[in-house]
Amino acid sequence: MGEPTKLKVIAERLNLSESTISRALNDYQDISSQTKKLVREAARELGYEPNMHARRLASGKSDTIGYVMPVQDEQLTETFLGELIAGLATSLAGRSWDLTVLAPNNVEEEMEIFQKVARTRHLSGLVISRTYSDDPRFRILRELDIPFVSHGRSNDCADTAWIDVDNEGAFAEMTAYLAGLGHRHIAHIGGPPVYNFARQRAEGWRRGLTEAGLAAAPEYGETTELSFEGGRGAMERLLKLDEVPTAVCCVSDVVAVGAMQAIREAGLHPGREISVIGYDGLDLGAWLDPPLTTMRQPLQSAGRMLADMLIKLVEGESKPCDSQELFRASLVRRGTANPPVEDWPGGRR
Amino acid sequence: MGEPTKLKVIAERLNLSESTISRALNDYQDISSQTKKLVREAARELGYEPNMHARRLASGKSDTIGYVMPVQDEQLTETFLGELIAGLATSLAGRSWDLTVLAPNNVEEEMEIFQKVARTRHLSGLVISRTYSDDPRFRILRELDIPFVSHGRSNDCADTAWIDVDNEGAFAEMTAYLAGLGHRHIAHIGGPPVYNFARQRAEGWRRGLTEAGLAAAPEYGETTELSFEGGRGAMERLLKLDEVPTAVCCVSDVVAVGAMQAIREAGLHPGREISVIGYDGLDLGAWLDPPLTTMRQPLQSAGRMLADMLIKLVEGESKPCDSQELFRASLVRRGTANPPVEDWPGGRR
DNA sequence: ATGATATCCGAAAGCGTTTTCGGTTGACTA
DNA sequence: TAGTCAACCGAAAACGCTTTCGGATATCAT
Repeated sequence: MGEPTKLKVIAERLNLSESTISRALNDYQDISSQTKKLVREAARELGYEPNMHARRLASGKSDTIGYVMPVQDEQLTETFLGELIAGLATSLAGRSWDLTVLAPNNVEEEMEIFQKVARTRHLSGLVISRTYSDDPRFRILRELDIPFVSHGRSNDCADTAWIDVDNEGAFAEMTAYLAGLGHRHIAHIGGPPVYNFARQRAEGWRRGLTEAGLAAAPEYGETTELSFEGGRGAMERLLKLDEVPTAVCCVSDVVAVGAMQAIREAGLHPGREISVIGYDGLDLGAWLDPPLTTMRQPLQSAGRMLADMLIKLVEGESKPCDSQELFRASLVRRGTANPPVEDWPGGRR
Repeated sequence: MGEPTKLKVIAERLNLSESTISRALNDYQDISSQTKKLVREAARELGYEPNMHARRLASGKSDTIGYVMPVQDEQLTETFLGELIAGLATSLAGRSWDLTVLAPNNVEEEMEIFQKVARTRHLSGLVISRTYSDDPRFRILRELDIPFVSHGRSNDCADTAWIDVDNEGAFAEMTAYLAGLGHRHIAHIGGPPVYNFARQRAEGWRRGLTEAGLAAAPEYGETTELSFEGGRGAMERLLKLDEVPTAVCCVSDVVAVGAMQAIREAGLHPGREISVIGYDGLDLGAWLDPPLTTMRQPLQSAGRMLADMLIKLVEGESKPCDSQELFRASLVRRGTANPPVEDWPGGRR
């Protein structure tokens, strides 16, 4: 192996100057195509790899973006994290950019990271996820003039770059689907409204009800944390209502699985007396008995798209407000959404 | 914001030289504690942050490690990825090291990465995971003299650094537990033996049988891919045997869930006629009905430990062969492992 | 032949640190 | 009082690349 070859040795071998080599490899206009070819060949033969640190110091660019993991929300076991990170990394690698992962344990650490990035510019841009309805990060990153893309919107994202799913549309569709099956008592188990997606999904449910000509009874709008236990607890409350709903839209698959459990514990059957629809399209839903009907959002490509957007932003090829992409989720029909059954013991009148 | 403050401005403000500032901040011995204090204060006031690229160029160190994601194995949805990466990142951040994520899509890309790291040394070390029984990466990384730690062992890891779970011990324990419950026909649904952990777990099952005085019937040793469908298919085969097993040790929770499904589809009940034990300790196992008995390995700390080990290796504070850590998995008793029932329709004689 | 214009390349000044080496100071010993 | 030795700091050379600027050569029209 020995020492890594640097520009100098290529220059000496070809009797050219270092600067010529550098510009040849970087495809400058003022180098003849002939010498470019020569240089490139020599570089390949000698196994030349530029020294990243020297290059970044000299150019002032870092060609690196940071992904801020949602550590604080204790959702590290989410299956989408792996896919997202892999998507980011591969897309970046294609342009020989790097991905570094940041894992702030609390808001203070996150702010320190932002400050540091603003000062040193050792990261050209950031990707953030798990956005809140009122998310101060949008303002701060804008003020610090740090290029960023968010995975999810917020109230304050009109002028920033983001990709997101049409949560409201998805839940409106989900609700319409249930109404189309004949349900007239459709509840919703939502997530903490600090999360923007949770608010949007609740809103979609309301819109779906309205469009179906149904009233949105406030006691049908449950809110809970994003967990199995949360879903179970919320469903238990719904089961105590005078008029038990015949269908439930859940903010996530995990919450839906909890709801299914509560339904079973009440001696009922998910998908028979009470229909359940989840959201996320997790594989695990298909493994249940009955398998969970849900809505799937495109995740595999999200990482790539976030990376592409951010690079364009950093390079100045596009403006934040032009980098906004809304995906649609699609219904995955499995076994837990069926027409309502007429009469069931302990059920409605 | 303006320009980031560099050593020069601190030097001018304190009437000291840049080199003194640098050494003061890096806690060199030949700087008086008095000036050190002065310098540190000034640095704080001016909001000084060292320029990473300059520092790395000058020092020749990169203070960055790379995590090679197991993209090729198409297990990106594994829930452990998020935890592992977060663990790595936080542990590194504590020492102001960086984590960059590599996502090679095939073996060639992985080799290119290794070559590049060997040449440029822009990463001080690597963490690899999903190790194979015969894993060429161990040899190559050793030859290229790249410090690395693996998450999981291989045949060729005697002189390298790794952390792993005692897979064999876990499955021996699991089998002993089932034998202790009275089971005498204990099968195993294993993973592809290219994975070292799969081989170890199968071996543990065999050892457990032997230690319990039971014979390891070859037709009880199923092998399949690490998926729900794989588990279901393997269990279907086991159900066709003349002597259907009364208990099954599964290589993973996901496979176990598949097996449970097959059992149900045969009109039987997991945990009654046929006991099932999984491995991984995934939350989803607890959400099933009945909840899946399983074994849990410590994952939250794995990331931290991998990072700590690798840093010590890079800094030369320890040797690879002294950096080997074996964890124990612990049984999580839930609902699918019970004493065998005496007679069941269509079951054993 | 003269100048004007392109085309291609070299010289050199950075980029912001680290780190070696030597020099200055003062205290302490003989 | 001279010599010795710490203790502390500055000068300067790296680290390997980028990028500006100007200079050389060749080409062309005048």
